[in-house]
Amino acid sequence: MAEFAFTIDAVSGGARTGVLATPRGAIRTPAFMPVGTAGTVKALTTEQVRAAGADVILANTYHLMLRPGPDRLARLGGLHSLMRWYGPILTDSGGFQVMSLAGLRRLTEEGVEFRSHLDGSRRLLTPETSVAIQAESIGADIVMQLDECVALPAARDVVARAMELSIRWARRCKTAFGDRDRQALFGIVQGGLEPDLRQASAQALVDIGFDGYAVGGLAVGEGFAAMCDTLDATTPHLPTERPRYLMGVGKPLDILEAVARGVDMFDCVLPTRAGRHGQAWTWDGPLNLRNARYAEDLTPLDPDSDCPASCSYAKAYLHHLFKAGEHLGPMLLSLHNVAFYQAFMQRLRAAIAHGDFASLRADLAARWRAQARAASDPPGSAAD
RNA sequence: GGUGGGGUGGCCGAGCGGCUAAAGGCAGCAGACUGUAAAUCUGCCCUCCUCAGGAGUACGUAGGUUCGAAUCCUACCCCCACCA
Repeated sequence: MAEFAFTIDAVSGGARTGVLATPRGAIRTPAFMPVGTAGTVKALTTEQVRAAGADVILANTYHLMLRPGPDRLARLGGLHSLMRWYGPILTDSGGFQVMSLAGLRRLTEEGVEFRSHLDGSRRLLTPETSVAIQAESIGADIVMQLDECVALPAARDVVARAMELSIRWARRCKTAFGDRDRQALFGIVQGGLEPDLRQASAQALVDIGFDGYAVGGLAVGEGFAAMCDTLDATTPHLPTERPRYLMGVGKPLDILEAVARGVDMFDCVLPTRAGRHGQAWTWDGPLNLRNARYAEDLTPLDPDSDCPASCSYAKAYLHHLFKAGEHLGPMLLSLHNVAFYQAFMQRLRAAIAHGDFASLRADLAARWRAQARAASDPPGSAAD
């Protein structure tokens, strides 16, 4: 645990910037973790992920448990050397799949029984097995507790039951994890949009004691304003001196507002998934490179970036690649998006460090909110 | 020249008297994607209008049969295959 010292270098309002030290390297916070569910940040080489500026990536217990399987993964020496990523890896516990694979699982006090989405076979994931797979087979640096993630909107009693189960599982994860110097264990706050449940969840986890605290169960259908409100009701109950991780978030605007509320770590499939689907995130908001308007646009996505996908390839070329169904399109846009997210986080860190966070926040929020509003207006209402 | 097959919306291609503005695919135009069952999914896609509705044109061309035709008949124009 001493290896996971969290140093806060500067604070600006609720936002803070610092470093989470790990045995495999420093994580500069606020941090964005590209998602590498199945042991790959989709469409990117490990070298590209590193070059894009990522300090840490996320991998997934459920998917790696199915393939290549925990025993084989252990024999192969764990995920780091296998995928040649020697920085820290955080693994999700399978809790998200409780929600996303709701039709394929049965929940009991003991754990979650999944019917594999690959072959239908039954797989039991308990707090104990989840921790073992994460810590031993995958060799994750940051292990997440098993939790129950609930889709919103949901009735209060549903959310409350999931939160209470998650706390009991948190205790079992903590016990199973034991004492480890070179790996950390994070608890996950649940409680839907109910401030009192969020507070109770946070308090219970703090009483158990974790190396970091995640906020789960957000960005699951509640909307931007409700997410912000829930963060307002949650982060104040988490220890200042431990890293705070908002799971699964999000769009740059979501991250911006969460950072303002004291969140230190993020992960999201959006940069890679959207990239594969033709959407580029930029300082001006999202662009759909499949749109005809880019067919003859010879400008790059971001001339000021040092990422080749961002600064040297013309939008017209990216447009063509997507139209032609060429693999390079998703590859380049995934790279651009991951690099953009990292550049965005770097800018947040610098602004917090220099005391400019408030003005950066106002600037970006105004820009992206206006952009989001324009996008939601009926076509033709905004003159180009 | 003969025989047979065929000409359907940008393209391919179903349909073979009414339920057809015409299946499906492709192309095209947009949208969505938040701890990845997603290189995926969803709309729109003849024209016009007071667009969850209405009107007008449409299935090679010109006629005809019929209450009603992309679907049946006649002629013509093209295309393909085989035979001369």
